[in-house]
Amino acid sequence: MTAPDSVAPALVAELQETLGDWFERTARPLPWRSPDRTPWGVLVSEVMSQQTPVARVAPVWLEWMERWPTPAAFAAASTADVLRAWGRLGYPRRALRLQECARAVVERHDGEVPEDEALLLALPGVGAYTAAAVMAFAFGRRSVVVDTNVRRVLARTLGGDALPMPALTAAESARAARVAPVSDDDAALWAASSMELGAVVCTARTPSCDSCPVSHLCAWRAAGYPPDEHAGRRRTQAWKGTDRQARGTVMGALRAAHGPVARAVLDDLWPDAAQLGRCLASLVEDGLVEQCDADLSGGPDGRAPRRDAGAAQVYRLPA
DNA sequence: AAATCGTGGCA
DNA sequence: TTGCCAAGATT
Repeated sequence: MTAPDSVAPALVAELQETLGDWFERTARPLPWRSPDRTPWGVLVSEVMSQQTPVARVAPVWLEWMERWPTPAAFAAASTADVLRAWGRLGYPRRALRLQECARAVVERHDGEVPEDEALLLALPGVGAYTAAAVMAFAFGRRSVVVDTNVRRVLARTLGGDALPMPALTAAESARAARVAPVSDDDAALWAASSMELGAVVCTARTPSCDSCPVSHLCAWRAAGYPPDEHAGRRRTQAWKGTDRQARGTVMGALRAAHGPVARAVLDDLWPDAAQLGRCLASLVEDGLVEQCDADLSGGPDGRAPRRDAGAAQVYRLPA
């Protein structure tokens, strides 16, 4: 158990006030920040933004909320429609979980997003970050929001480090909890403003320290911008030839097809047949893909579609 | 608890 | 050009 770092309360208070003022002056007009936002809209925006840049999320979110304004409306959508609307946001399992989440909200909470962090956490696809974010941004309630932006801002301003560790540590969580304001309003504003700073100014690659409202308070700057201590320990995401790329290729083809796609077509898109087969199986297992029979009618007598070894394998987005 | 899961923009 | 990284969750 490591000793908690000591940060002067006056410094923290000045950080909070300066960033809060800065946020209220300069916050980006993201659509889910509009005054007529709903808790469900906020939740949707948070799930879409998990590991996806908000600039890419915004247009999808607008179309999404117009089409499915409430949990009940979204709960009734077909999986294929959901996955096509999700488009190229990435990690399509999030779209599936979001629909499970909507159905859980309908069943457990009468169609209303609960104003309770533990109940939010219990929803599919909602983890510690998203539950805290919904509490703060949808309800204006106190929570400890720790995303990649907040982690970086705290690591620099308070820790004097270039970047946080690859994975969230207990010490970081403790620090974040310690600096979160007590009142609902102040905590919600702190969450929004510390995230915004990390997203817009205190960025990972080339931070804009010249235009940073709290550069005069920043420990990393005061220390002369020491380089990342654990540089090189960050594993780079492999991509080419991976299952992820194969799965993405399949999903892209099925989204574009608006109908069943034969295995032979997919074989043309991916050179390794064995890998493709494994990925198709995993996609079916995940509920992202459905295997159907080449003869969609199932025959004039309504008999069950055949799926014997010799039949052509055909895939589509789940109905 | 380390691995897995998409996609695209940018330096 | 290519590695880095983006409002994480799940198992």
